Amino acid sequence: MPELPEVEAVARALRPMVTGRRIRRCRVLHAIAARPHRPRELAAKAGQQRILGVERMGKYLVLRLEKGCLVLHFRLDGQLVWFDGGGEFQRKANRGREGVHVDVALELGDGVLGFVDRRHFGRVQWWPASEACPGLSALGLDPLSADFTQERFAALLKASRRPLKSFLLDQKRIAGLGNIYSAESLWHARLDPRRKANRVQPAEAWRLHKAVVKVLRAALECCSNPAPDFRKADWWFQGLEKILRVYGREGQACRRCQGKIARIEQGGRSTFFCRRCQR
DNA sequence: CCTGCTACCTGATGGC
DNA sequence: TGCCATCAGGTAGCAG
Repeated sequence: MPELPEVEAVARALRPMVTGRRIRRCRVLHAIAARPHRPRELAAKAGQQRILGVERMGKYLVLRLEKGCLVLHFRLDGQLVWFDGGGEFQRKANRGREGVHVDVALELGDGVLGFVDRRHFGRVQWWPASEACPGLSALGLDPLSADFTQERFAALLKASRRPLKSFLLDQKRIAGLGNIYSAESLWHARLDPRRKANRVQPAEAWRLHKAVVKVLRAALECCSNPAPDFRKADWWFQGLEKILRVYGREGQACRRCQGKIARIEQGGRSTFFCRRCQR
């Protein structure tokens, strides 16, 4: 599910809903969501704590608490659902096929924030500080921050022999791109995803840098309008298809040159690109 | 250190 | 209709 733009839109929508509120109780309904931590530990550390702030780091969502922080990662399918009060939660949460599958519930007094992931890839963990979380401390540059300069991007490219697609997916270098927006960025930059990062010429590096920023900003704009509505159990981002130029378009005509969009496998995942204009 | 592969889970979809 | 294979917006862990 979510890459940087989706998580950023979630952070912005969630911030006014929970900042300053106290977690009355944290219930771990599916222990796997807390792994490798113990569910009781998560419940104990998160319970009775006030939420001081909400931020995004890479694809992670971080809730700053009075002591430590809650670190959420949605992986492929995770999401948040809001229940108005305990009654609605009782009626809807974990009621079999009809209900909403909730893994972790944060009870906030007049509402319950549910972390939802049927597939159980997503995680909710408590850490004494964000630097203590291995995934967070290893994150590279945030591509929407001022730190993401052409110079630093060029230096990262030069230091890697990996194919561009794998390079862009590596969260230790640039944090936040996933399978969709890496493919989209390469399309906009007219670069073949199989090219080695350190063989990219300066003008091409410049194009890719611009493309990454442009793609993420456009997606964030789309994800923010309309803003996520956690109150609907099946809310999801609308209209993303219309901003996608290449992802998921195998066999269709390239929107730039009419070439046929190809799908290949890289690192066990699908990459979509145009063999004709991406070189 | 760097890179590439697999496991981890569940559900939806499409072909036979 | 059922059954099987394939695919899904991610990352940790491990081997070479």
